[in-house]
Amino acid sequence: MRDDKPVEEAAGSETPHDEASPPLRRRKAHIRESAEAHLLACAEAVFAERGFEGASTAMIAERAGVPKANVHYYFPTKLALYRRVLEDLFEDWHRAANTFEGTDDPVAAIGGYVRAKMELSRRRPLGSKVWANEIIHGAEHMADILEQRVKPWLDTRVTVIDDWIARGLLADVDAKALMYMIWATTQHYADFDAQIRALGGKRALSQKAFEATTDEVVQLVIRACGARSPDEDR
Amino acid sequence: MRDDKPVEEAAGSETPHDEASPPLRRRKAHIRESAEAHLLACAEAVFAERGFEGASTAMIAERAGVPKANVHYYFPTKLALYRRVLEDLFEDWHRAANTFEGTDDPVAAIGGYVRAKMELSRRRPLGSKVWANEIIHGAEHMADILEQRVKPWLDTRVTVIDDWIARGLLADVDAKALMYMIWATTQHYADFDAQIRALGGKRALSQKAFEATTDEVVQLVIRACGARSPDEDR
DNA sequence: GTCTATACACGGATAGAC
DNA sequence: GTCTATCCGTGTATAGAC
Repeated sequence: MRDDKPVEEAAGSETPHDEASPPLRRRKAHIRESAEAHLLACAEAVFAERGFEGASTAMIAERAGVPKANVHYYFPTKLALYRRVLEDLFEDWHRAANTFEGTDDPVAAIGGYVRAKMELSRRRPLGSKVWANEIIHGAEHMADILEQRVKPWLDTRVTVIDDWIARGLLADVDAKALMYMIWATTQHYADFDAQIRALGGKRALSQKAFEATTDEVVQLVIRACGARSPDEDR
Repeated sequence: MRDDKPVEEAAGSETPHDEASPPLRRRKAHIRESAEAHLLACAEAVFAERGFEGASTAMIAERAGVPKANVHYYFPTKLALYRRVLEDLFEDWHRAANTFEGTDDPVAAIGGYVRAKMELSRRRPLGSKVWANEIIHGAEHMADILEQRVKPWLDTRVTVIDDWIARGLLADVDAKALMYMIWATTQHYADFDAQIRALGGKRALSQKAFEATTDEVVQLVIRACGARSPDEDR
């Protein structure tokens, strides 16, 4: 019933019994881990479709194929479950954010970041919706994540961008306005996919079409900030 | 208590009475009109803060300063009220959309449209949130608006943009990708204001700062599509 | 047109058997 | 760890007095 990670049992018994029993501690820990992961995935989908208030624990339980009480066994409250989904999402966001580091070429860095964000929108659109929904409604359940994790990261990116501008590698843009444009545009393809489908004549979901769109977005952003590679002549 | 439109009474009596009574029909019609407008404004705020499912008729009634039952007197169901809010929002969106027409200069047309959308984000951020929330959750309550009103408008804009590209006034961009970038970026300042405030150090709400941001966004978009005025030399 | 009181369903959370 | 049954608050919507 659970299509999660394969079981990693038979890892050697830790609690020596006379019975040839499997390692109980580990087995129990794995059950919890696997059940939590499964519930988190189902919760993400329901929160994306209906929002925090609109989602009910009954819906999440039904999608997970377990009774309602099991949800409360693994996560004490609906809010705790929601919070875990948000933390999970931040980790994924943070991995994509790291593609921004590691190069001093603004075209490569910004273009790569846009691609990573587009890929995230394609791979995990439900998560993007949960995130967007939370911010639209005030972000009270992720204020600490924004303040302690996202803000420091953004501040370093602003420094890097301002440096590129000072060295003539970028047009004189407002760094934050640029970052917001990248976020808004890339996440639009996940969050507003219902509108895109309604306006685009049903397509925009095929892999090929999405890759073409990604290229378009990269070009738009690169042109928007007037990026030029460091080794290019002026 | 109601801070809506001023009463337009004393418009001449229609039902001749011996009493010097005011025109009853008109007076009643005005009461309804005014009460509906007031409820719509309060509903927009609550829907923006909590989403459709999260909003309760009790909250809307409380904000409007009326008993819960009055809400159901003017709007039969919560969904009917929500639907009216969405229709109202579309009308406002449509007015801003019209700034795109009327000129053949892509810099003026696109720049003006971006300004109009930014102004809409500043003037009615709650409405933008309701709209975004609805689309994120599947847009089932506004599928007809998207299909019959937004899509035809977008299609004509795509034609105009493609024509500009053919005449060398714009870089070879995907017209829809450009429009989505404009929508996403401008609406970001309304929908994600909680995040912007969390990341920007409290500001970004003053009138001056918003105008500066608007100029930045206009410049970013104009550069993104490589717009050139028709009378400019190459 | 406005209000109080209420019907009735659903939601989150818990108790306690297995 | 899993399940059934249930408590209790809240939500939408309505009845009916004023």
